Amino acid sequence: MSETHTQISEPVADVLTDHGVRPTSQRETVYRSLLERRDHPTADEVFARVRENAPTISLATVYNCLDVLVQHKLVKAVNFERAPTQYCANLAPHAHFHDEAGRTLDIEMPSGVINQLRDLLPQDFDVKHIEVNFHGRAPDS
Amino acid sequence: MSETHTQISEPVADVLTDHGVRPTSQRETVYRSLLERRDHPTADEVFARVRENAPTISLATVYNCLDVLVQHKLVKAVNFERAPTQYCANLAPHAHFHDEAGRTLDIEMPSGVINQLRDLLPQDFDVKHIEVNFHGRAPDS
DNA sequence: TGTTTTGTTTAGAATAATTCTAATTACCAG
DNA sequence: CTGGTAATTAGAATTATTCTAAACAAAACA
Repeated sequence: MSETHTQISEPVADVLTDHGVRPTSQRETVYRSLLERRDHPTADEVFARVRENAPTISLATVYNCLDVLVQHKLVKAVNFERAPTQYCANLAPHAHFHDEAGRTLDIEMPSGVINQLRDLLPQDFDVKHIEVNFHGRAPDS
Repeated sequence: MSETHTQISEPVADVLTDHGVRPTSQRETVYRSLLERRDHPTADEVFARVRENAPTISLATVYNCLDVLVQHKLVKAVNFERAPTQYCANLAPHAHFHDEAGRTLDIEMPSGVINQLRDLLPQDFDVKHIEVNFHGRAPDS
């Protein structure tokens, strides 16, 4: 039993439990890594980061954990063009701006705009999810 | 020289030329297939359709042609989740609704809504492209 | 407390979409 | 015609992701 996987910090574990996710050390580590750095890492990048704390974790587990977190709405999956899926722990409704340099930025989206988008559809459409992606060139950060 | 590739119909060829695309028979065949059936086929589906008229065309060429058409703005590429890229010849600004059954529908998007989205970004952002995807359940077609 | 069942993790193989490579073919310019 | 550039081709390679089967851990039950 490796020490890196056994230590469970209460708050994050509780968040997982509250969302119906069994708080394994791997899920915690993955979730924590997304909370710590609010960029938009790919599964591979999460894998690399998480390995520092949990050197025995596997890539498949990172994918599993990310999937579970997304399914339970603790994390958002961001897809853009043919790029690998990126993950983000920002739960507020927001759009994404994808820089030509590869950066991904969160763009706040007020509920008024979201409602307007929803209103483009007939009433009898059941909308589960709205995704807004901008693509272009952002000024230097 | 195969007969299926040599016959060039004027109108479509002219459209290609006007957009700066050298009108090869393969490009024409691919473009024509998208104009004929206004659904949202994947590259593989285009390949299957196009093979009926042009049995010697290769999948790589279909990808090449689609890329060229997208680059020259004759065709839109639609990406959703981890699904294969879909292509559509509808050039009017529109969003896409992705049914849970796998259907993809065009949703008209008035310029007012597009401008509102654009206004979510600071002025100094140079927006090349805005993508809006809905996901959910549509009533039976 | 042991045992069984269920859920999770793991490593590696498999898959699927796409891109790359190198060779051939088509087209245009001189 | 001839040479050069662009396009096409078949197949190999790549990449992200999913699958598989075995090992493990944790909860439920006897």
